Amino acid sequence: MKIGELAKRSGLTAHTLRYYERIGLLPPAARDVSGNRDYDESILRWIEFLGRLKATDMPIRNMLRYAELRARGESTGTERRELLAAHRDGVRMRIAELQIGLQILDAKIAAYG
Amino acid sequence: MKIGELAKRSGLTAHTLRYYERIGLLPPAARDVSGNRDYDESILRWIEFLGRLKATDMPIRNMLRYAELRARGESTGTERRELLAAHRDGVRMRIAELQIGLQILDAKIAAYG
DNA sequence: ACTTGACTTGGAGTACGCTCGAAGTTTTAT
DNA sequence: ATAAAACTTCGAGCGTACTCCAAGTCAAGT
Repeated sequence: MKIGELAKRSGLTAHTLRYYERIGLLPPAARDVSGNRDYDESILRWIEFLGRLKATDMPIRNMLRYAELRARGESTGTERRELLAAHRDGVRMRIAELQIGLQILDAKIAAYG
Repeated sequence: MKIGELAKRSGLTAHTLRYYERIGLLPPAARDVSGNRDYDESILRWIEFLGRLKATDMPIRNMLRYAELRARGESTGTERRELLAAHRDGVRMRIAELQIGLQILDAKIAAYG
């Protein structure tokens, strides 16, 4: 799969895919005979997971830490779990904060009505 | 109250308070005899509300729209309510998205354990 | 054969929301 | 009286996460 197709299937642009590779979020892509990036299906699962981390506001530098641990192999499991657990706790707090905001908005909107 | 005290009491820096005034989020401050900003207590409630909008990820340009409507007076009530209602809907969707992310994180973390 | 489109790299530019520095004046405390 | 702290404006700089352009190569379709 070339970068254009991966772009379509992943929902990212080719620009962004190259950017992610450049900064280390994606592993260096294999190349075909003419030097174009040639992706394996499996990259889609990784991109999807990155998308989840992003959707929950994990900053790129932390995704990068996770990506590096992942690249280092099995032995980094504990660290990875800890990283995700810390992130999860942050997400929980963020949800709580948004719920408070929601209540205040509801009250304010009601006051206008 | 001068800007330093307002900074302390609002949790924003003096720099940020001036920045907010510059872009129109805060009304032009009254000045004392020597030209320094002289704030009224009431500004704190407005800043707090702005903080809530910010905490729920409203972009500054929308806060600005709200601030402008507010400055135009009573007749803009309906528009303001609509703006807040649209924002509230966005917050609801964001919470839902984060909750999905949370489930996925929980599953992933469990898989590490 | 030729046009169109996809790909390559490197680097510059963008949007958001601050954040800070410079240079100068005024206020406050000792 | 003097030194330190707080205020002023204007404009530049920063961190994050892209986003895009230039200039060139390569591939596929008619």
